[in-house]
Amino acid sequence: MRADSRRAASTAATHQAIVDAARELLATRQWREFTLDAVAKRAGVTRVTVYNQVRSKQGLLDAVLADVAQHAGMDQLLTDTRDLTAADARRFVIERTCRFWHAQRDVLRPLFGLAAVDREVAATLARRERWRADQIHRLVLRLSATPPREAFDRSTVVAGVIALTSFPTYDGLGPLADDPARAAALIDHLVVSLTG
Amino acid sequence: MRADSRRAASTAATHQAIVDAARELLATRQWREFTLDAVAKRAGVTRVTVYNQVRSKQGLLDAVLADVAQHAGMDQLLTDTRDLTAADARRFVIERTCRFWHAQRDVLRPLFGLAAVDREVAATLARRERWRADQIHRLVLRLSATPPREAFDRSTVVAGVIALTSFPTYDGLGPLADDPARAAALIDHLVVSLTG
DNA sequence: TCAATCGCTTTACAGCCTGTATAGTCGATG
DNA sequence: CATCGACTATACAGGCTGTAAAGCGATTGA
Repeated sequence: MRADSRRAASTAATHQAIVDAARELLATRQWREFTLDAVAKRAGVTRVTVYNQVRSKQGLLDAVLADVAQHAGMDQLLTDTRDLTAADARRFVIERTCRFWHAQRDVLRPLFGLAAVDREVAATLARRERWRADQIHRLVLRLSATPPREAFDRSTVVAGVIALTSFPTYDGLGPLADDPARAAALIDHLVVSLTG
Repeated sequence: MRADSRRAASTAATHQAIVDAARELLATRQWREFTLDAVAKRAGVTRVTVYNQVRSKQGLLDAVLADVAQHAGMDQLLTDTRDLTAADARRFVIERTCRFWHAQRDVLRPLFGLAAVDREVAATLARRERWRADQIHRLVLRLSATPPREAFDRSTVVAGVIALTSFPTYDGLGPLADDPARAAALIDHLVVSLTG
C-alpha cells in the first residue's frame, strides 16, 4: 500500500481541514463555542469523523499544536546560528521567536491559557517548549563565555531569559506585541541586561 | 434591619465557605473537575445554594477573584509609597507584587489561564489589573524624571515594565518563582535596565 | 472487472454538567 | 407567634462529549 495513495491523500486533506477549522475557531471564538460540532461543521464534516481523525477534543488540541509547531519548525530550521557571533545569534533567536509568537498569537493564546487549567494540554505544550528551553540554555552559555559580573548565577539568568522570551511575556506586552520588531528590540535589551 | 444580624452573618459564612471551596478546587484540581457540584459538596452545601449565592459558574469565578483582590488590597494599602524615594518605591512595589503573585499563585494561574479563553473572565481580570497598570505608569513617571538616554520611548518602557511585573511573566520564571525575593531581585534588575 | 477495504455519514444513545423551577424545612426576626 | 429568608431536596430541559452500529460509495488490489 503506497502511503501517498489517493485515499491517503484524501484523508490527509480532511484531517488538515479539521485542524484548520479548529485553528480558526480557537483563534476567533470563545472556548465555550469551541465545540466539536462547530469544528466539524466548519470543516464540512461530521462530528463522528472528527472523532475518527482525532481521538477526542484533547486529541484535536494536540493536532492543532502539532500543526503550529510544524510551522515553527519550518521557520526555525531555515537558518543555523552556529556561524554567527554570540550576539548575532542572540538577536537572531529573539527576533525569530518574537516573529513566531506574533504570527501564531491568536492560536497560542488560548492554547497557553488552557495549559494553565488542563494537565494534558500543559504536558503537550511543555514537550514542545522543551527544545526552546534548551535553545535558550545553549544561547546563554555562549553569551556568558565572558564571566558575568552580575549578581545572578547562571541558572537564574537562564530562567530569566526563558521567561523573557516566552509567549506569555510577549503577549503581555500589549500594544507593543503588534510590532514584533519593536518587541524584539525591547526583549533583546532586557536579555542583554542579564547576560552582559 | 441590622446588616450584621445573625442571619446576615450566617449567609456571609456560607458565601465564604463557597468561595473558599472554589479557591481550593481551582488551585488543586483540573478545570474539568471544577464542577459546581464539587464546589457545593466541598462547601457542605447544595448545588442550588451555590446558584443562589452566585448567579452562575462565571459569578463564582468573579467571587473568587474579588476574594483574591481583597487580600491584595489588604497588603497593598498597608503602606504608602509617596514618602519613599523613586528607587525605593520601585523596589517596594516590585517586591510586594512578587510576594502577592507568589502567595496567590495557585489560584491566579487558572484564572489568568481562563482569561485567555473566556471574555468575561478576561474582563473581570482586566478591571482588577487596570489599577496595577496605573500604579506602574506612575512609578515609571517617577523613575524617569531624569530624561532617559535609552532608545525606548516612555510608552514602550511602561508596556515593558507592566509585562515584566505581570503574573504570567512571574509564573514563567519556573523554579525561581518559588522564591519571591530572588524573583523580585531579578525583575527589579530588569526594570532598572529599562528605566535607568 | 470485481470484490474487499476504508473513510465518511447517519442515527441513536449514555453520561455529565449547567441552569432553572418548585415545594418544603427550619431557624432567626420583630 | 407569625413572618421572612436561607437552605434542602427533587426534578427537569438543554447542551456537549464520547461511543456504538449500520450503511454507502469510491479507491484499491487481484
